[in-house]
Amino acid sequence: MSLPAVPVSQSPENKFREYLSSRPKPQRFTDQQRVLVQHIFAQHEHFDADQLILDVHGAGLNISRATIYRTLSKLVDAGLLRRIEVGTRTVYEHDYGYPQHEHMVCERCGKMIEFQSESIQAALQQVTEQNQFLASGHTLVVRGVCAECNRARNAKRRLDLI
Amino acid sequence: MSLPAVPVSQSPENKFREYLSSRPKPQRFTDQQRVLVQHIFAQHEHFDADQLILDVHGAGLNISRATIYRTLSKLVDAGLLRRIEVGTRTVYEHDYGYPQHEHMVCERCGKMIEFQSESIQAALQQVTEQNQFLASGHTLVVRGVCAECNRARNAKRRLDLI
DNA sequence: ATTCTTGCAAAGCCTTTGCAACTGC
DNA sequence: GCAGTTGCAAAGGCTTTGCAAGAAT
Repeated sequence: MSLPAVPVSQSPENKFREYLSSRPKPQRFTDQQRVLVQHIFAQHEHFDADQLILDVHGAGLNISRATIYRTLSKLVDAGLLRRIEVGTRTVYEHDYGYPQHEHMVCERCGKMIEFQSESIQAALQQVTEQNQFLASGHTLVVRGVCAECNRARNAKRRLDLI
Repeated sequence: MSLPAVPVSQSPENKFREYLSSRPKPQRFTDQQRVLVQHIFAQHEHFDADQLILDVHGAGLNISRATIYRTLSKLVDAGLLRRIEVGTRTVYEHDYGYPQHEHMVCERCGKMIEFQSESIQAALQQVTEQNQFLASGHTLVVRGVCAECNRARNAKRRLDLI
């Protein structure tokens, strides 16, 4: 990820633990969940369920698809992950210890570029207020082609002309 | 829909016809497609594939799911419809003759409120330029609770206290 | 002990597709 | 008549779920 992290007082694992135990019906913290939290917060940028499954299986661990889906949902509820829809793909990103931001997605290479914009925040603030709309969050995804892919395309075009 | 329409010189049907016949491999304009275009541009706000199917079947017409999905894709390619992902739902909205805008979605009643914002446009313009990102479009969905649902909630809360 | 979680396989949901019959051009 | 379209039913992705066995508190 590319934005500066926000300082947080607890490890993701502890934050998750706390969330689980503070539920009306306390939930349990299992080995599988620990492994998943470690994998997710050690390495990943944006990832989807399948990538996480591959990653975990690649590391020799065996955690079932079902458990991964179930744990991802809990992590979202716990505020540790954010789920975003990018085109038709569902990807996850760190929420805990990471500031609110927007996305640009390259349609060629799939890269996601994050950015923050005060004026967008302000504009949203103003519009929701005006409409007495109680906002709980938003998703902004800009589609297009990133600088590198653009250069590559232009280079290729030049070659094609020879 | 709530924003003023933009004046257009052709009917959606004609614009679609034109699109179809101008393809490298010219495509055909069929009865089913005509019916769908009429239904879509006569009445709908935001709708998903299933709602359109129900609507069309409700009107006594019989058009298969497959054809509806295929036609929706063509309409998107033709620039008549825009496809947007709202949470996990895929909905369509008029693109032709309708200005660029953003969305607020009420998580209680499902209502979509549209709005335009110059400062958001400007901010996006600036950020993409800065990153040499060639933007082709964007999706901005604000989640939350609309004014009415909020009022309803507050009213209920007051009642609960009695 | 009790209650929640896991893994499996099955089911769900939405969307796409292969194919034979059909139809616009 | 040729090439593209339709409808059907089947297949595809991805995600969720019922259930019996296993684990956390």
